[in-house]
Amino acid sequence: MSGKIPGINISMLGALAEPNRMAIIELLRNGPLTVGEIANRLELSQPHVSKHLKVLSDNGIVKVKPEANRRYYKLRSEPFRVIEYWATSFQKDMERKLDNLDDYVQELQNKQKRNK
Amino acid sequence: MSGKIPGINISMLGALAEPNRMAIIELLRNGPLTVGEIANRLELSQPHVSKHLKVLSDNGIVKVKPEANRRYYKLRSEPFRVIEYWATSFQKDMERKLDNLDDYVQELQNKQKRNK
DNA sequence: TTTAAATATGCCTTTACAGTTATATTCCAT
DNA sequence: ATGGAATATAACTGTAAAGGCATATTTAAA
Repeated sequence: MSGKIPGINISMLGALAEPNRMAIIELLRNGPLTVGEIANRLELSQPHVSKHLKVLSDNGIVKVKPEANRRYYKLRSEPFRVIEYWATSFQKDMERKLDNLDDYVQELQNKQKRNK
Repeated sequence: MSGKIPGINISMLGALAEPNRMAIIELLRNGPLTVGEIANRLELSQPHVSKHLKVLSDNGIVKVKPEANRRYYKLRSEPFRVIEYWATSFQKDMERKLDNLDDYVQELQNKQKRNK
């Protein structure tokens, strides 16, 4: 129960695949930060940062903790677990293929024969 | 020696963050395929597939094996190792933070005091 | 109860990229 | 040599998303 590992999500990957958002994530690695602090450190405009944070939030990469006037943004761990699992399973599949064949060239040769 | 693990590459993530390209990658999980085979199975036009393969190739996600007329595309394993390492290191950092603090709320309170 | 700070959001412009069509290139078979 | 299959690529179009600017909203402080 609860062992559900959701497949990797394309829009989540897209959320990570943007330089400023990646910079935000790297910043948040050291702990939660407010919008203003992020904007200062990355020298981005406040609305700009807010928008990127919205994308990250919509994709479950960060969560918000309102504290009076400010809003602390913090990384969620689940997306990273999902990504790790995904990448690992790929490598497993690729290793398995290597075990099953002497060489992938051999498979190519088989295909070639079949199509003669 | 040789233990160099290159940092994660944003444009590589971008290459993965597109539905058709992800579909191509999932196809290639079962072994190398030609452009035409990919186009058939995914019901995409040939130029369309060629372009996506170029993006994947430029980002080191696939490699090509010319075989006469055809070109077999195959997954490379390195990108997946890099991604896994990246995701793992993130989780380690996040766990470490949890160890260092009773709760991240406490940290917020500290910050609040500092700014009084 | 004003004032100022922190943040979110809407509108706008520009750029990047997915997807289509047409064509060039390469290789095999006849 | 010629024709056809497989692939790459160039030119083009449409759309989505980044980034900037102005403004609305919320909350603390004076």
